[in-house]
Amino acid sequence: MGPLLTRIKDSLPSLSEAEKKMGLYVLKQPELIPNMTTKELSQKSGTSESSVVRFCKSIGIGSFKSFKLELVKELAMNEEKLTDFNFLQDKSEPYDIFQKVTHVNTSAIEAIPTSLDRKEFQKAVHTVNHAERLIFYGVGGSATAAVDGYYKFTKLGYACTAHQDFHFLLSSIPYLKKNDVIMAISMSGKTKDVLELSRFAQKEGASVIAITNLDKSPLYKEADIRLCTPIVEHDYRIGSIPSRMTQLTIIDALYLSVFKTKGEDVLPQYHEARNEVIRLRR
Amino acid sequence: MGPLLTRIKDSLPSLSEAEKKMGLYVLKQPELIPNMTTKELSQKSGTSESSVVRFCKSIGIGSFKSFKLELVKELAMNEEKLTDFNFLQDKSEPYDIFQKVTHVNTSAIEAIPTSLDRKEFQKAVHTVNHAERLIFYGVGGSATAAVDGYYKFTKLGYACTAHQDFHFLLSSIPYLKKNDVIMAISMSGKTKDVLELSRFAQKEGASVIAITNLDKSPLYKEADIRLCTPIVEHDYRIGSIPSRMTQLTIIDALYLSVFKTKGEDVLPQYHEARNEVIRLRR
DNA sequence: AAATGTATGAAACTAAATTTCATGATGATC
DNA sequence: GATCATCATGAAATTTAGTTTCATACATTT
Repeated sequence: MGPLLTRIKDSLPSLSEAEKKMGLYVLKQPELIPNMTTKELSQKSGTSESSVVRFCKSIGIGSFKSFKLELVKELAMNEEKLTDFNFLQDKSEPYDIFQKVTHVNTSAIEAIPTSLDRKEFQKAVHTVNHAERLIFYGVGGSATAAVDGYYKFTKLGYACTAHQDFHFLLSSIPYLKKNDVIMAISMSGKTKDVLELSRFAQKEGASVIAITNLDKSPLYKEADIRLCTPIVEHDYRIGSIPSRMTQLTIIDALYLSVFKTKGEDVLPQYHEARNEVIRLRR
Repeated sequence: MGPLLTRIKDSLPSLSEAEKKMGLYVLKQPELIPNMTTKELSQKSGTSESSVVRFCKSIGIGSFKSFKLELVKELAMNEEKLTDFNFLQDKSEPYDIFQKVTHVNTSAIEAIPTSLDRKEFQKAVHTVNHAERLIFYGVGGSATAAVDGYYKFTKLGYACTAHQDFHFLLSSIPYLKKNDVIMAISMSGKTKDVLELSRFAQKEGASVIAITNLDKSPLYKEADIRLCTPIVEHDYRIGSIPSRMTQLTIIDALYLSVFKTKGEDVLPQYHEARNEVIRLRR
């Protein structure tokens, strides 16, 4: 905790009731303050606008604006983030919700290192590097990640598929070679279609890379390589939002790593496609 | 020099006279800015208040207030070079790359408040709330966001479409009603198909909500409602990765806000579908 | 030379921060 | 136990700051 927040904490006992409420609120969610107005803040902390201004003066800062600036400065230095997903219960305005989503998403991404195993990730890069075909399969909320991977790896020259239709995919499995890969994406690791497809593919000799939550699900147990997303606190309102961010980030990292190793080989084609995109804009 | 100041320096040539004066002044004395008002700054830099605000928008930040906050943040941590995309040149291990991606993605999400306008966001929530049909359209890297929105808003009971096929979509446009919405997703705001579809839809009376980078692109100018993503430093290797995260986060926030306002109405259907998903897992 | 477009600052407008002020609570003094 | 002083507090008024609009000027094109 930086000097400003520490100062707030230390001065809590000497503050008046309303100011104490303010102080506690600030300490709880300091990163939300800079984008708030006195009115919002007073409502959130259960005080009045005047008390907000008075609070700033009490902790030795002349105005609310300066307080915000100081806070940003402080928060910029210590990059600590909170991880509390409980806040959607209150009656929030659209912009509050937006701020919370921002927060939930960044927290989730930052939590990935706690679940993603380094060696598994390296194995995944290596395997994809030597693959020819990639099949991305995810249903429901995980379809987004599948589409994204499909797009990215196509850009790198892979023969990719990402299709919603289970039977369609099934019929392509027997043609997979030893080096080919199924990217099985499922948060729960229990989705039946994803499991069936993976098993079938393994029987035919392909590798299954799973992007799934870190727990002992069937997909987790059966996959050849496990890229685990952190289990984030769950609330039906938030649903799969943060999970999907973590799936995507893992795919991003995989993509860049493969890009890097393929490196010079794909650059000409990559730029060619890119220039064509720009040309077609006009 | 941090990413923000670098960005200002780099964009100097493309700025107008008044804006250039502003930029030079800011570069000369960046640490003075946060405690200045638009009026002071306009006098010091020999321009007008309006030009100050315009300058902020031109460098991709939605308001003068946000600009100040960003500047403070940057000045506070000029030691760390966080948005440095050159890492892909050195010999990074896969896991390093993963860590950088994590960082790039979280930074991008955290930058959204600098570009997303509060009021526009509220307008978007309101408009979607009163819509019946939603068409999500994005090509290339923006297709991911379109798919994601498609999935999310379908869960809320909207008649949604998200399709890659331009002609297919075209044929559905004439059936749009006054309250219907096109969500036009394009980072550059110049994608031809997206523009054409939006124009056609507007002619037919539907509203266009654009999710696009904050700059003076055609889509930005023509959209009815603009949800702007921040301009993040660009490197062809990273490509659209962080932009797509910001698009998705904006859609997440929109979804949750609409969910919240629809609230109780959709809960039964929502849970019904959800339980069925769980049942089908076994 | 007319027409179109772009840039600009003055002024109107809107939003946010700050101050003032009335009220009610607490506690000290007679 | 009544009276007065003090303090904390939030509602409302005021002031200040930020943003948008609009008319004008200037440049560019046809």
